Amino acid sequence: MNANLSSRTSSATISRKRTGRKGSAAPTISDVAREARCSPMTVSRVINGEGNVRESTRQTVEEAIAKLNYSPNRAARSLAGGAEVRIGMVFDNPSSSYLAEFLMGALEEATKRNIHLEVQSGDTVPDNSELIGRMVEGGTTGFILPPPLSDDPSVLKLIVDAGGIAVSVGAAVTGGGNGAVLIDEFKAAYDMTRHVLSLGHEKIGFIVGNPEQMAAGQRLEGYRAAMEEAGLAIPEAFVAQGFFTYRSGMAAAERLLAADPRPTAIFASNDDMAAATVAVAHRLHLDVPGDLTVCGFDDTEAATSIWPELTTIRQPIREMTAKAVELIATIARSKRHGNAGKSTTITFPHELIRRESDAAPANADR
Amino acid sequence: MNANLSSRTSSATISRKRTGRKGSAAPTISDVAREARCSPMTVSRVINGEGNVRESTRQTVEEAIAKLNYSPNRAARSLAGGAEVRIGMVFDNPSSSYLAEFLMGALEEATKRNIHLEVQSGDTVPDNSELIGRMVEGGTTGFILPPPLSDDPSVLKLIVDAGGIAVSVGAAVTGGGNGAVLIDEFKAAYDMTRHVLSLGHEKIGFIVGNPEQMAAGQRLEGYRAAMEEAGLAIPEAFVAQGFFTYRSGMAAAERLLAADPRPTAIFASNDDMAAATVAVAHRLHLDVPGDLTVCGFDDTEAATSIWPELTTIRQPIREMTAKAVELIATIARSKRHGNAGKSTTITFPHELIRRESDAAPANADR
DNA sequence: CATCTTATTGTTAGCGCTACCATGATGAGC
DNA sequence: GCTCATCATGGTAGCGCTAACAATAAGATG
Repeated sequence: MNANLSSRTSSATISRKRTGRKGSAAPTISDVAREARCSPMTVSRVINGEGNVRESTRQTVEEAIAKLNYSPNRAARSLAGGAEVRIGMVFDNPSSSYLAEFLMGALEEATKRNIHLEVQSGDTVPDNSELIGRMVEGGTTGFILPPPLSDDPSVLKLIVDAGGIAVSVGAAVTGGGNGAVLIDEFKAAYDMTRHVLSLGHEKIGFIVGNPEQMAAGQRLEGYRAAMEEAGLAIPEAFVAQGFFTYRSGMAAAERLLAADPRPTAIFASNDDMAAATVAVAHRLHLDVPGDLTVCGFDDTEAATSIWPELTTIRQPIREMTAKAVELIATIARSKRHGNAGKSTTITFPHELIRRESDAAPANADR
Repeated sequence: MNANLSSRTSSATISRKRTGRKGSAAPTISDVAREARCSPMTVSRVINGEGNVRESTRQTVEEAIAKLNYSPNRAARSLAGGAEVRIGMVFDNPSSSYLAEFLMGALEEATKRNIHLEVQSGDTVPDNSELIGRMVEGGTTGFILPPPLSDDPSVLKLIVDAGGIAVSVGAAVTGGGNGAVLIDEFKAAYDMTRHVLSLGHEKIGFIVGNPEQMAAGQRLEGYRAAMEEAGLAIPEAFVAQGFFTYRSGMAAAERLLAADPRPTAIFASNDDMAAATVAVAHRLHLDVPGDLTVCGFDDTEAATSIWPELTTIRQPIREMTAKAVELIATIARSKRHGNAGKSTTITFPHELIRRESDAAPANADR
């Protein structure tokens, strides 16, 4: 085998790190400066995209950077600059699958930018407002807020008033937040409804999410719009209120499936409620998707850990969170330079993931 | 030259307040040194737990640190030391709930210690070995491996051979890994079985996990031991093979519930399979826990997102992962000082979480 | 053409910490 | 007593970068 090879490589790795003093270590800003025949300061300016640098100089420096494959040392940077950026993340309902994606996205971007992440799960502390207040006080630069916190104008206001930066994920900017990263909830729900319609369903039930969250309303509207566009009236019994929890989904599904005529498809506002719907259907000995099509929303783990796996809408949460981190970094920077930033909203594309929980209605009696 | 009096003299004082918006300047190592009447160097030694420091001195310094509430500046530390620690995390089955906890733990500890976290989900790359190899090559200090990767001796060996540090979470050290952080799986399963026995059950079925994972076997043994201790024979039909997935849990539960006599309780090796068991039971119109007690293992999100919520075993994953990060940092340090470390195993306590899926058997005909 | 601006670049001095030596104590051994 | 190890501690010199100011080049003005 490659015993030779591996031992060699290992020693090479070690020696490289141990060399320490000089030599094969990563190039420094001075190396670049030498290469570009200018001072380190000028290089620094180029790196940080500051104004007063002649175009030709900038180019030379950039070439040097590329040639040496230079990347600034984070530790040195924050030591010298004191420009410490700390981003807080406060969770209120740590839905794990969401959280995991959320964290991964933030983590990746944050390490890349030398940003310190401060994680706080809301469970720990009774009052989020108080927690956040204390954090801003303590110097946290900004916050990334996942729903449902991102939906709460008072939280955003609190942060902004205290001098922090607030970026919402999954909800539009409200209360003067500095930015938002989201998907088009309306369009996503509309698309899903269209999909179910295209399978031949007409009796499509809908489980609404927690009315306190903006997304819930938008998803409902998307469903409504698609139904209306298809020329289908929605019986009152086809819309049931839920709260994004499994349990509320069970209750809603029971109500929906007791309707007469019974829906041939149920579109739940999130995966947990869709999973609950599947469970209820099974208890009633209804086959999914044979007798009932069930669709979810969010593509959380629940969607793939049950059987049949759910057709659902996927949000690129990871990318969204990464973007949110970037956004805060950018805002913090321009803030430091005195530029008052205006609020930025970035909309990401969603994706309809088709799995095994949907099918054409059994007796397409029309 | 500083012919100009005003700027130079004040600069020392100014630097102090420059630190932050409102943040009182954090104390530096010199502040501590002054307080403890010694040199910064000595303080540094104390902080890093180095040898040659007289006990009395150490105490004085520690008091000073406590008094000033000092905590070392990470940036400065890594700048000066060059002792960059990067920890890789490779996932193979990103079970979200596990992942989320895992990340939180690692994140907290890593930021505290200025450790760069490199996250890689195994899905992205077909061959984990290759991925890991490349990372070690690239200078990753060590790896934290969650199951099932932590179970794979070849992966651990790969890392160690390449000169990296390997710490397993949730599995014992194998293949020369440098350390492990785990719970006593055997004892946990034993405890759970005892709990079910204490409720009055005797016909207790068990769903085994993926036999490739060490934990699966240990959990089975724990169940066996408790049953044997209670003087109960285990009919062959009471043990069904699963693979830790929802679907495999369904199949296993169906087999178990078809047994005659039927078990009055089923203990599944993880929550997903327990959730599947509940679903199957419901489909058979068995009430949980009225007709059937169901218990899980891991306390993942699945445990609380279904109804009834599962009685299960909780592992302190967050703390465990944090410990794993610490472990790698420690090992890396002693490695740098030339000390060959021996493998360390840390066992964390588990916890039996009682929820709503267990009860005394319906007809305690005994 | 001298003087004042303004754009561009360079210089200096650390940020807070640790590696690396130098120094002082302390005690052992001749 | 004196040399030689062996601690325990201090001093110095950066790590790579950027803030603040200084200096120079390039235009603009009268």
